[in-house]
Formats: sequence, structure tokens, C-alpha cells
Amino acid sequence: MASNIRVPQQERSIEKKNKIIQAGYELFSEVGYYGTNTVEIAKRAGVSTGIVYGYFEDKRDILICVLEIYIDKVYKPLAHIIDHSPQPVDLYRLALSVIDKTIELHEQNAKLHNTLHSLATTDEAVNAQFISLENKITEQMSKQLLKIGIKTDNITEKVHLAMNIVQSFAHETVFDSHSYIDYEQMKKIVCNILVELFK
Amino acid sequence: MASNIRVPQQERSIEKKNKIIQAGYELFSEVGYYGTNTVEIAKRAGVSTGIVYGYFEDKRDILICVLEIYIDKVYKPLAHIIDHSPQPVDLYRLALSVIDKTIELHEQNAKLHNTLHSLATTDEAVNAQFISLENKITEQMSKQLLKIGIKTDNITEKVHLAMNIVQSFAHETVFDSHSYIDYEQMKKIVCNILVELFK
Amino acid sequence: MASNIRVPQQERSIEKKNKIIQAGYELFSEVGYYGTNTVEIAKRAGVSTGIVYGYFEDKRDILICVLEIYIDKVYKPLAHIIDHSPQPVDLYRLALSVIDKTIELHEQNAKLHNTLHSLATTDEAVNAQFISLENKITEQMSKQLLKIGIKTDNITEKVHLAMNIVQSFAHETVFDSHSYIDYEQMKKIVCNILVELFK
Amino acid sequence: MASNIRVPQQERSIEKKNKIIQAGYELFSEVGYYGTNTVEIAKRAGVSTGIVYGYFEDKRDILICVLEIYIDKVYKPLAHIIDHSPQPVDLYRLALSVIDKTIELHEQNAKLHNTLHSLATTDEAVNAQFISLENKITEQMSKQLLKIGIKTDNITEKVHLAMNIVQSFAHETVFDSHSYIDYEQMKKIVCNILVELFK
DNA sequence: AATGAATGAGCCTTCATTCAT
DNA sequence: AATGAATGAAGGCTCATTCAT
Repeated sequence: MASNIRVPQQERSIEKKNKIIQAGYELFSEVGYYGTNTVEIAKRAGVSTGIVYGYFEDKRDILICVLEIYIDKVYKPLAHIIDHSPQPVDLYRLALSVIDKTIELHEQNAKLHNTLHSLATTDEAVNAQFISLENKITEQMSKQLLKIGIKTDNITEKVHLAMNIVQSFAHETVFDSHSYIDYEQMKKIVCNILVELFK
Repeated sequence: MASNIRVPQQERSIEKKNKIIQAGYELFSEVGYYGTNTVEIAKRAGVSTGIVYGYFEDKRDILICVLEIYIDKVYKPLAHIIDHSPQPVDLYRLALSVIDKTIELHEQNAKLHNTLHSLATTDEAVNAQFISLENKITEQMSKQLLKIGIKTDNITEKVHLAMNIVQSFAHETVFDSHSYIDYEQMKKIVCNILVELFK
Repeated sequence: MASNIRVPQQERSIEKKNKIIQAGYELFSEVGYYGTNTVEIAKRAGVSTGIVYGYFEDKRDILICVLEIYIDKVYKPLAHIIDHSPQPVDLYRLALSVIDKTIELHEQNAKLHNTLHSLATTDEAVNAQFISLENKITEQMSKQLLKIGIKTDNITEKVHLAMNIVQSFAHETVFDSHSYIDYEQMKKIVCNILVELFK
Repeated sequence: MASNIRVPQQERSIEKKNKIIQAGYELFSEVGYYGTNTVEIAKRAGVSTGIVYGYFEDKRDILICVLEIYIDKVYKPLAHIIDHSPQPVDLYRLALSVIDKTIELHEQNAKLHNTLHSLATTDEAVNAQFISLENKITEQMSKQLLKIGIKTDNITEKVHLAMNIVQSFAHETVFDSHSYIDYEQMKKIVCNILVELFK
């Protein structure tokens, strides 16, 4: 069947589409993909159930769009921090800022993060979207780091790795709460790893 | 109402319970938790639908058990590697072994890994189980590292962190396949981080 | 979670809701509450399974509504008889009319009557609904009796009792068919009791 | 299929059968017929699930037997009261005793009473059993009343009616609890009806 | 473009009954 | 006679998607 999905050109339509994505973003974050139903998305977005299928092929299609704004919400603030870090760069300080911001972001987005990753495993399209968007981010970040004077070999690999480590730590902090872990101490260790990585 | 779940004591019953867990393990891995239904689990386990509820409280209860064997499958081989690493310890070599093993394990378990992490976000019981099992593992690993002569401050934090980093890298390698990343190079960087961490 | 039950305002919706109640009424009457399933109710009402849950919270909720119309069907005709009894009131004649009508009604509703009473025993909400609706009826009947000139002490108690006796007798007549009972004779006795009660 | 139901002749078997009936009696009383499952009955009776089907054809068959002991439990105490009422008979006093006893019995058996009546509506065999046992009781009671010197025409009809009225009032008292009803007053009215009936 | 009532396949779970031991 | 694990049909309910308006 040919796609009947409208590409909204009028402003009001774009606005409505965004409202749906925002509602999806919120609900997927709060109760996960399978905990959310389309009626609820529509209700939260202030539109009718039917029209959702005017803008999106199916529920998964909403997820794909949510994924886009998720990546934005998570990585843009980090890019901003890197871009605006005072010169000359104090790597340790920068690492700390990035980590703290990531934790803050993770507190809001952790559920969605996991939901997305889980679906990426099952759903090829979600996975592809994930990868392609991560690509862009890594590239951007690498450039930014160069711009602020951080020069090192294997910059892409290191950026990627650094992002993963920080994500991982943030998740640990926000979620797992192992009582025997001293998270402040752990944070310092992470900072040192990052410093070592980019010095 | 009191739980009517049988605690199987006879060998044949335990075997049957394990068959169901194994079926759950496979199906959750292949198509995720929500992509699996109980009839399918029963069919794959070679039992009737009804008896599943003789051994488990509900579908989620199966997941909890799958989680346990997942943790075992993922961490036990690593414990083995650490225990059997030749003395005196070559940290870089050990790191390499651990990473390679983790990748190998992740190739089999990555989907389940994400499924479980995603559900941990939504489901408090799953999360609790996850945390408690991780606790045990971290403790064990720390002891093992001490036994093979690795002494450092903040050992628990570092072990935890190291596990996360390796996991993260393994996931990256198995899944994301960003074309511009040189994973061999990345692996070396990870190894160096680990060496730095425990030296 | 807030109730998602629609309160149908449009005529067509109300009609549909009533169709479901009517289907429930018929099926509960024919085969009891537990002998009826929701698919069957939907089929009989000419709607889909799903929409039943658009109008009712669950199967029991249908029962509650059926209870309402049951009470109406059983008591309204009696109220009508009392209201339209020729003046001056011939108590014996009135009693006879009420009894005959009750028998007639019971012939149609006896099964449901028992089903409802049985569930009231188990289900607090059903019981509450039963009581509250009976309250209204008793009050109404008492007023009507006063209006047609029947004055006595303890009117509420007597009305209640009278209703129970007549119900009981009607049930006896319709259902139990004890061969050795002369129901015509019994009817006269009941009439005399009622006359004695309100004279 | 030919009936494989054993007619237990050995004492131990009879005892076991009775235990099952007793368990059924209790559970049907507590949570109704549909709220009880056979596993629970077996457990309460201290026997295995399987053997239940050695003594009874199916779950309903248990109910039939429960019905028998129910009738005994409810009517025997009443017969006893009538038999042992002091001579010469004070009808009002006797009525009062019967009513109070019925209330007491109803407090224990009301749920079962309704359950049984409800099933009688749907199930011909249950209904037949009900009728046949009621027959016996009515006959007995009539004889007893004669024996203690109560002579009246239409004795059977009146006994039946009286039983119904008392039952009905007991139910009212135990269950419905309409706040505006003065049950003590109502009881007196019922007594007077009974006196009037048999004087 | 929009509505929201309607659809119906599919899911989790229960339980009367059977059967291998 | 007895056990209790096992069966599998059936039931209540949800929800992605469609459709009449």
C-alpha cells in the first residue's frame, strides 16, 4: 500500500506533528514504549486518535521521531558545554562539567534511553536511525574538540568511547544505586580517565 | 492469597522449570519480552501453557529467572579468565582477554542485555534483581583481582567502572557498527584505560 | 489511573450502550453471569468485543447496569398498579393484582433475580447497588400507598415485608412447583396476610 | 462414558468423601461456587486433586451433596425448636424462636443459600434436588406442628409460606441493612403474621 | 484535515479435568 | 485407592489501527 502519510507543510500541521512527538517523548520516557498507547499519546498531544495516523505510519514511526529529539536533547547541551569551555582548556574541569550535565540529562531521559536501546536491538530501522544520528554527533564533537585545541590521534574513537563511558557512569549513578559504591570517588576516576584520554 | 507456585524438588520438575527458563531466555533474546508470548514459551519448552503458571507466578517472573542465568552466562566466563590468568599478571593481556570474551558473549546476549536493561527501567522488581546480582559479581571480581595480586585503592569502584566500560565497548562493537570507527584501535585504547586503572 | 469509560452523550451512543445492557440482561437471565462471556454479549448486542470496554469498566459493570433495569422492570409495573387502583381501595383486590403481576414478572425475570441475589452476596458493589435501588423503591411505594389512602404505623417496614413476601410467593409459584402445594389456596392466604398488614 | 464414580463402602472412604463435601460446603459458603476451585476444595479436605474425581463426577456433583447437608444444617435446628417448644404452645414465642434461629443460621449460610438458589435456576439437577429436599422438610414440619397441637386448614401451604417469610426476613436482616428500617419492629410484625397464620 | 467511536486479533491467565506413576 | 503434575480450552481485557462522519 502506498504511504498515505502527509508531509505537513502548513505551519499548523507541523506544530501538531511536533506536539505528537513531544507527547510521545514524554510518555515513552515516563512509562516506556509498551507502557504507552496511542490513545494516550493523542490525548496528551491534544489531538484526535485518528490524526496520529495522518502524520505517522504507525506507533513505531513516532518512536523514530522521538529518537531524533532525544538525541538532540541529550547531546546538544554537551556540545554547548564543550563549545563554551573557557580557554585555555582545563581538561579535568571540562570532563567534570560534561559528566555532571550528562547525569542531569540522564535523570530526565534514562527510561527513554533504555527503551530506545532495547528497541534498537529488535528493530532494524530504529537501530539504523540510532547509528546515523550518533554518527553526526560524534563527528560534530570531534570537530569541536579540535576547535578548542584538543589534539590527539584516533579522535573519533576516543570521542565515542568517552561518550560511552560517561553515559555508562551517568546511568550507574542515576539508576543502580549500589550502596557500597562511592559515586563521588568514582566520578573522579572517570574524570581522570577522560583527562588521560585527551591530554 | 498465598502463592501457589510449586517449588520443584524432584529432578524432573527442576528440569522442566529450567526448560521453561531456557525457552524464555531464547525467545526474549530473539524477539524481546513484549515480542514473546507465554504460549510460545510453553511451546518452545515443550510443555503446556498451564504448567508455566505452575512454576512461575507470571510472565515477568520468568524474566526474573532469565535474568539470573543471563548474569551467570555473562560474568562467569569472565571470572574464569581472571582466575586462570597466568602469573605474574600482564594487565594489558588480561584486559584484552576480558574484552574479547565480553564481545563474544555479547554477540550471543546483546539483545537480551538490552531487553533486560530496558525492563529494569520500568519494573522495580527487575531492577532490584539486577542490582543485587551485580553486587555479588562486583564483590567476587574484586576478590579475584586481589587474589591475583592486583592492589589498588577504590577497587570496587574501579571494578564496576571497568565492567561498564568493557560492556559498553562490546556493545559498540557488536551492534552499532559505525563505519568510521576503527574498532581494533578502539580496543587498544580501552585496554590502555584498564591498565591505567588497575596498575 | 483515571477511568476511560465514555459517558455517551450522543443518542447513537446511548442506544449502543443500552443494546449492550439489554444483551447482558438477556444472557444473564438465560445462562447466568458465569455462563455468559463478553464476546457473547457483544455478539448479541451487535457490537465488537472491544467497544464493550468503551462503555463499561468490566463485565461486572454491565451487571450493575442490568441490575438497574431489572429493578425497573420488576417494580415499575407494581407501582403502576397501585397508582391506578380504583377508589375506594379494595385491599384484597389490590393484593391480588400485585401478586398476579409479580408472578407474571417473575416468570420473565426469575433467573436473573437469583443470579443477581447470588452475586450480591459475593460482590459488595452489586450489593450496594441493590440496596440503594431497593431503598428508592420502598420509599416510593410507601408514598403511593399513603396517597391512595392506606394509613398504618410502620409503613416502611410493612411495605418492605410485603414486597418480600410477594416476591417469595411468586418465586415459589414460578419455580419450585411442589406438587403437593395448592398454589391457588396459597395465594389467597398471602392476600389475607397483606390485607391484615395494611388494614 | 459409564460412570466410574465409586460408591465408597469402606469407612475410611466414606469419611474422605464427607471431608470433601465439608470442604465444599465451607468454600462455597465463603466465596461462592465460582469463587471456589477444585484444587482448593481438595486442599481444604486434605486429599489430592485427583481423588476428588474418584468420589464425584464433577464439581457440580459436589455442590449437589453440599446442598443436602445445607438443608440439614438449616432446617434441623428449626425442627428441634418446634419439637421442644413448651406445652401449651405460645405461638408468638415459638415464632420468635424460629425467627431468631433462622437469622442465626442465615448469618452462617446466607452466601451458600444464594449460591444454591442461583444455580438452581440454571441447573435442572440442582433445582430438582432442592425441591425434593424441601418437600421432605415441609412434610416433617407439618407433622410436627400437628403433633404439638397446632391445627389449621391448608397446613402445608401455610408451613411453606411461613418458611419463606421467615427466610426472607432473615435475609433482610442479615444482608440488606436498609438504614431506615427498624428491624425489631419488623420482627414483631412478622411474628404477628405467623401467629395469625397458625392460630 | 480531523474526529473518536469502533474493530477484532491477540495476550495473559485460570481451572475443571485427566493421567502417568 | 491415591497423588499432584500436566493439559489446553476458554475467558476477560487491551490496544494498534481503521473508518464513518
